[in-house]
Amino acid sequence: MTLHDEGPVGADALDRVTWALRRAELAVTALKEQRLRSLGMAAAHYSLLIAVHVDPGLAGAELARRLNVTPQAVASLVARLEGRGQLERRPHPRHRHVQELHLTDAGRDALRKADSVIAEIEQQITEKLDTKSSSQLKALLDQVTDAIQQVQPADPLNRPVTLRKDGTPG
Amino acid sequence: MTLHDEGPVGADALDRVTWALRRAELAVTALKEQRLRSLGMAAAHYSLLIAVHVDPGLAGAELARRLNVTPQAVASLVARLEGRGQLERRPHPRHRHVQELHLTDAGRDALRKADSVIAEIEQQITEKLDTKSSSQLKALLDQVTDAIQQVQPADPLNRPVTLRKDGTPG
DNA sequence: TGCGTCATGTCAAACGTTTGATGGTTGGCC
DNA sequence: GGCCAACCATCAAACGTTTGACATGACGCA
Repeated sequence: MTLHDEGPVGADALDRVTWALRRAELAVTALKEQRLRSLGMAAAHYSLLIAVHVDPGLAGAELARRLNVTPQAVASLVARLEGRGQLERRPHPRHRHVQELHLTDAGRDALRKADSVIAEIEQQITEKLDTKSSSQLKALLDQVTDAIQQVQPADPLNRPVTLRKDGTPG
Repeated sequence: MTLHDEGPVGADALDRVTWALRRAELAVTALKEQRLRSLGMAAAHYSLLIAVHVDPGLAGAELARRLNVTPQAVASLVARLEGRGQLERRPHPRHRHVQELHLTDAGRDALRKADSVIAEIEQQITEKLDTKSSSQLKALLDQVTDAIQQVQPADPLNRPVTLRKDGTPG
């Protein structure tokens, strides 16, 4: 027990590593979103485009797993990106009603611009920390991720955990 | 320029620190949510309760700033927690239509239980990394947060950045 | 060949959040 | 005292996401 009998909860609760992690991620995400905004792209769009770029021909369901969202959310994003002409859905050669996702030229162009913005942010961060600390940070973060995955393997159905109004597990 | 002229985007994009950060935070959050679920509490509820516990008498708007959400979102959460009898709204002594937020005994109890779950997760992580690496990770994360805040001070109105359908900045 | 299972994609509905706008209150300043 | 800006809280509406359910197609096995 690292806990306390006096107060209900130690005041050190906001000094935890997981809080520092959350704060940092929140700050980074906010900055990305802001910078990406001038390009007319949301962070979610960028994530999707780059995932498709790295693995062309990806299916929507697989994409959903990688982005940690539901297939419907992916469908929604895909529809929008397709409407903008940045993404393309092709029939899968083998499985008939599976749809392959591919970037269009416009999509590649938008991705390139967006990525340069993201890369700039990355660089600004690795600049503040020196290169050594930066790679060390990444190594530690990966360790955390691995530790979590080890304790709790990722849900293959990728079902986000929610709750009912009354607080009983849904 | 750290970039490449060949491919639209380097394949090293998923090796960035900010991606490692995101993955780690996602994993931690998912685990928290899952563990908290058996207690009938969502992570957002826990965050709100602990914030009110640390600073009793907090106003909704201030709380919204700290949690990085809109006042309406806070109001929604507060209404639910108040409905469960874990949170209490009192009139502000000075400002009339400002509402002070306070924990009830039931709220303190729920918070205590929830925090032990969170503390356990924290401990599992700091166990995998040794204590030294753990405090080092926290220090690096704080550095990242500071670096971001330095580049882009937090929006005092705390307005999340969004986008219109057509991609033009909203 | 026929059956059962699994995975993908899509639809309708509910939920939570953000957005935009409004009314009410406080405090500073002329 | 009176005016104006800033802040808090709240309402209605729009948006995005999750949930639950369903139909379709592919594969393994008897």
